[in-house]
Amino acid sequence: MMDHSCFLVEKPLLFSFRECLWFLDRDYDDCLFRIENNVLFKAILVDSSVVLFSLSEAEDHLEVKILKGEVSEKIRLSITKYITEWFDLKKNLQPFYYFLQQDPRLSYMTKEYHGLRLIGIEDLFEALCWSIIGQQINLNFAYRLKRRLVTLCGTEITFENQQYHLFPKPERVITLTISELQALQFSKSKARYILEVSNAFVENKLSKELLVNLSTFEDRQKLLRSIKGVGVWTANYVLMKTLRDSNSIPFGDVGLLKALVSHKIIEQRGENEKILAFFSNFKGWESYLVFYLWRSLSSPVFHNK
DNA sequence: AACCAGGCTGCGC
DNA sequence: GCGCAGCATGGT
Repeated sequence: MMDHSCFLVEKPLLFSFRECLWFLDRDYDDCLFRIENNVLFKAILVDSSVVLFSLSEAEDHLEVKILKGEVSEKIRLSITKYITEWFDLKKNLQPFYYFLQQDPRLSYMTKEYHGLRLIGIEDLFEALCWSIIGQQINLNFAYRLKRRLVTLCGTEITFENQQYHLFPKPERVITLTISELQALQFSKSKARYILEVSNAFVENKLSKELLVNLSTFEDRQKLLRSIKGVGVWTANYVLMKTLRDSNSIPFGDVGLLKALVSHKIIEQRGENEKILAFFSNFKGWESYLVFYLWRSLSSPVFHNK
């Protein structure tokens, strides 16, 4: 009898599981997955039932094991779809690497970060909350805030003495009060923004479906920005991570600016024309470029500059 | 103890 | 439309 709880996912060209894991396993404490010995553990929701799976690298494939939850063809397809979107497996990076090679300041990236994919956030509500949490605070603190919110009102399952969390749904978050969020060390305005976003979802003024059905980047950005607390940075971050708009640049991002300075693309923050001119050489790959520049922040290459 | 952190709103021009 | 103050809150 075959073991249906275990199956393979094909790896595309120009893909490195190690590089992708490296990004997920940076020095931050993310509560929404776990990595151990190069194996990634993740719990997701499929049709309102929780599934826990592990993802690791087999010979020339990725190997998925369903550790908890129903095992069926449908579940396998859902997990495959999730992984494909999470790691952006359908994208052909060739044109991007060609662009990188045209710039002597960046060509090293095609080797150093070879096979790194833009790691996404599939859940729009999670992406919005996460980017609001991350506004204007350091990432360590941001991950701590996220963990507190998830621990307070997200679902969790236990497997072999480990807990796996799922990001809460807007219907649950909206039951919180500003002072409850403040108790988690959210600032008052941040708490308000989180509730604004939850409310937009609950009232169906915003959903991934609504957003996907808008045909232009500008319309999607406009819809996101209609929510108080969502500015250019947040909207573009979400469009990059969830909608995978390839030309989305989270303008003003401090990490991005740092990386642009370190690569001598600008001399200091605020040289917006120079930034636009620079990105104009990467049409259709702007978001990937941003992601690779973020990657460079943790790289020795960055610190040597 | 200042200065910074994956910004945003609201105001004045 | 653009620039800038004021804003919260914890880390280093």
